[in-house]
Amino acid sequence: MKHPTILDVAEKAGVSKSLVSLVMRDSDRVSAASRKAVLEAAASLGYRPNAAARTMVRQRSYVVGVLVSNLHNPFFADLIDGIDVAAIDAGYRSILTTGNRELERERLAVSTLLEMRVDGLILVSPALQSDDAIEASRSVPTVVVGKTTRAPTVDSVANDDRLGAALVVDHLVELGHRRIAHIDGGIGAGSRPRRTGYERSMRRHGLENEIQSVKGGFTEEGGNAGIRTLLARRPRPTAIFVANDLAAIAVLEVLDTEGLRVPQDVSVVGYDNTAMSASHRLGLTTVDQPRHDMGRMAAELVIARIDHDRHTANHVVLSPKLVVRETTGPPID
Amino acid sequence: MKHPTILDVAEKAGVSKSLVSLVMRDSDRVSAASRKAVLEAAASLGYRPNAAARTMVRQRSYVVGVLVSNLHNPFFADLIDGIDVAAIDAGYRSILTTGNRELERERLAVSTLLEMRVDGLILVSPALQSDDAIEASRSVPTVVVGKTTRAPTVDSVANDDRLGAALVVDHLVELGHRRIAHIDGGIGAGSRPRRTGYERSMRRHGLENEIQSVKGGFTEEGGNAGIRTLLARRPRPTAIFVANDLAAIAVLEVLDTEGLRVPQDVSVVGYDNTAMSASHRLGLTTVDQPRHDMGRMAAELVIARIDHDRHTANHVVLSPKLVVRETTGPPID
DNA sequence: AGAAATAATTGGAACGTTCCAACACGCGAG
DNA sequence: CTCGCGTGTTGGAACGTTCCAATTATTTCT
Repeated sequence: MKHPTILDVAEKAGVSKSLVSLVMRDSDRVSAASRKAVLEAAASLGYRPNAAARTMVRQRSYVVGVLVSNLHNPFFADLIDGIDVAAIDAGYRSILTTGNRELERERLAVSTLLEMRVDGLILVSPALQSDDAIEASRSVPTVVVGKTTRAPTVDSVANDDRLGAALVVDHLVELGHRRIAHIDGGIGAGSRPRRTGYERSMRRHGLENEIQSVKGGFTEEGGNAGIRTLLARRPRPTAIFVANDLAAIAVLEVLDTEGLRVPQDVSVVGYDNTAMSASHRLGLTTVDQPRHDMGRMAAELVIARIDHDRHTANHVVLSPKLVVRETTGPPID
Repeated sequence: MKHPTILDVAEKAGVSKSLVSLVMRDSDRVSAASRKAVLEAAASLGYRPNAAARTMVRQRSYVVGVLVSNLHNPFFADLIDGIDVAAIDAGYRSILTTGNRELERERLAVSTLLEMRVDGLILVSPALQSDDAIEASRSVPTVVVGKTTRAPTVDSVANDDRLGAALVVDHLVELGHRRIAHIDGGIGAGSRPRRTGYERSMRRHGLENEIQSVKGGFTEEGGNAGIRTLLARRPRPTAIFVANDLAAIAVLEVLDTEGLRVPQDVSVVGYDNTAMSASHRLGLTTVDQPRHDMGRMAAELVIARIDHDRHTANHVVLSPKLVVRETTGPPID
């Protein structure tokens, strides 16, 4: 249970600690014989380098820390995978912490990462305010994913929510809809631009009088609340653009219980293209974000900042794509 | 960008490094005046303790490391939350790594944690063989979640899959089914006991001749493959017990496309009670595992082993509960 | 063969903390 | 006035690595 050290290995192999260190980092200036001896000794003792000690002397951990706001949203899995892959490619490792959407726990999670001296920090759709991100960025390169920020010390990666919203409105208008409502994402990351994108696009189509944004949220409850509000109104909208898939699915359920057919009576669109939305039973029309790429970009940005310390902020905006499925169709008036 | 150390704080506050250390760990034997001076100095410098250095000298990191096999399955979110909460309660922190179901990456992820000198290791439904778990448990207390293991050095937390399967069969038999088939989980954690639980239970009901287990998997593809096999057979089963919800949902879709009504033509049952299965549109009958508790238990086990090193293995088995929804009903023969 | 160059190996210092034994100070008791 | 005691405070050693300059062993060249 007690971890062997480099000195134990050195003794067993009959060489100096320095040589063991050299072998561990596989330097090319050790003789084949010594290398073999060291490797054997290490294996027989079950030696594992101590990252804490290494971090101390190198003043670098070669770890990027990732804070994930919400593991429940399947949206993040691919994103994290993208981060992980890019990190490994660049010779880094990634570790995650989560705050389960609670502010204090998120703060604690960031502290944990910072105290461990991660070389870079990636905040994935944090509930944390951007002040906290800026604060963190003073001690380590930081990038925020899913939220744009104007801070000059923090990079960001996000999809173009305004464009995504426009794609949705264009699609619905093309089908012949005019009374297109929006259930927003509340305070969550990306909610604002999706709403303004919707409103702007409606105006562009000359539908400023049909604009109807109601309060929702990025959760099932949010979708629920939003659709209840809308169903109470007359005339009813013929199409609804919901802030994300999770909420959109809740909307579909309510419509179902209320006996409204989709898309004949109402068309519904989500956002995120989660695996669920692709399900044949749901067939939700939605907007796809390049999740994996977003993760990869985030890791690359943070690592670039670590490796050659850049001092201007980088804000990457990726383009979303509309995915048309069965929940949208022409209105029947 | 350069991290201030305890010495910087000491100098600024006009005291010794030892005193700063005392304040940081808030000892009660420092005068109010010194405490204030130190705290102010620390705040103004933006000092953060260096966990690597602390870990070195204390020979303890107060961190438990968690390997998550698959972030895509929403099942794990609550589990991880349970771990995190319990860890914090006990004065520890938790960090995650993931291997995205790939063996080599899982191994790397475990190495990362071990090198960081986590005090305990939790493997959540790992793809890794139990050899790897045993290997890890030689250097640090280890618990496996979602899989039972017979290794004496590794603790485990799992639900009683056999019982869960029995509940399903009992329910279906009570509804009047006899031709009950099973699509298994392939090589995944928990697959075996669910299958044997099903078979045993069928025998208990005198239905040994109706036993039909086909190969599947814990994924959508698995469910797909399984149901295709079953649909080709005659007479068709009137009820199908699928290894988990993810696969069960895929099964529902295929049945839908094939024009078979659920539950009139076929009843379907899943396992896990993921949020998706509760959805009104799906209404999947399934088996609930106490996810949050399982996470909490796992953390408590590992921390108990750290704090007073126990040397007998602990295997916790929690009871699952049947959740009846709309995908099961009496057979119509 | 001897010098020079190259290859392989080495010990000590440093990284930022905690722990421990020792010290300084003031105060009440003898 | 000295002793002992409790309360705050202190410096040095230690943790397990990497880095560097120094040392030794080996090869190459003339």
